Amino acid sequence: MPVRGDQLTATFAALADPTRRAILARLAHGEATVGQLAEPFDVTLPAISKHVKVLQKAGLVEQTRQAQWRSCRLRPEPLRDVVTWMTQYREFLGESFDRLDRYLTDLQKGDRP
Amino acid sequence: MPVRGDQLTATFAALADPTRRAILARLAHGEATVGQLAEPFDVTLPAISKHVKVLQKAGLVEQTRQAQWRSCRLRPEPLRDVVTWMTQYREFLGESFDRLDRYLTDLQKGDRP
DNA sequence: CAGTTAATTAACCACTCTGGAAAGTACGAG
DNA sequence: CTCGTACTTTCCAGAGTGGTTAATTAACTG
Repeated sequence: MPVRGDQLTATFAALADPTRRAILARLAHGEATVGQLAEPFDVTLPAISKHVKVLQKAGLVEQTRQAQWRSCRLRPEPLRDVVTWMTQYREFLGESFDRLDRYLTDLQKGDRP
Repeated sequence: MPVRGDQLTATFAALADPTRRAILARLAHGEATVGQLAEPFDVTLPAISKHVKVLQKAGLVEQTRQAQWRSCRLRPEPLRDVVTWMTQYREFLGESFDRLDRYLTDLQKGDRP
């Protein structure tokens, strides 16, 4: 019954690729066409197209069509599912801070990464 | 800037498997041998052994040897790296991320050793 | 010593994933 | 309708994954 579990698997699998994470980072700054997403990378357009498809199936990216361009936009839900999944390790993560606590504290003071 | 790009890839790849996530959930409750980890699953011991090896390479699990038993323990660092990586999507995630963020920050303020 | 237990390694099989090249699709312009 | 643009899909090779069984290593036990 947990279709949600499969969703998590698809999300983690999608994130387990540096090119796809870079695509997501690019989309965090705004929408982009597949061609624009491909520019920074040293791979062919079909390869990027396939990466986008993987991200789409994981629900991380939404594609809207206008003329012959496909505009890609980041969807937050799967990342929220990851956060939800991680909450079961909250206490464990809290046991021994060294880096994250400082990072998050700096974030609260107003610094941006 | 990524903490350890390859490390993050290995972590996400390790998490992209339901059996391995179940092993982690089991280890969140305490140490266990490979045999104990294998019990709930309908797969052979070698299969679990390989899963543990993947988790080890991702730094999520530490194995200590005592006699003929290998005791497995959860390591928090890679999960913290995931949280750190996710902070770049803070604005997309909104409340759900802020809740985890706040929890970790509050924990730091309250748990002064 | 041989035997048992715990776990890994080896060998193998069936997929799946990622890449490139090439062909196909869809739309707008002329 | 034809051409160019912007992808997507198909096909293929090579690498990797997840599972099996069988063999191997390692440590304790009688």
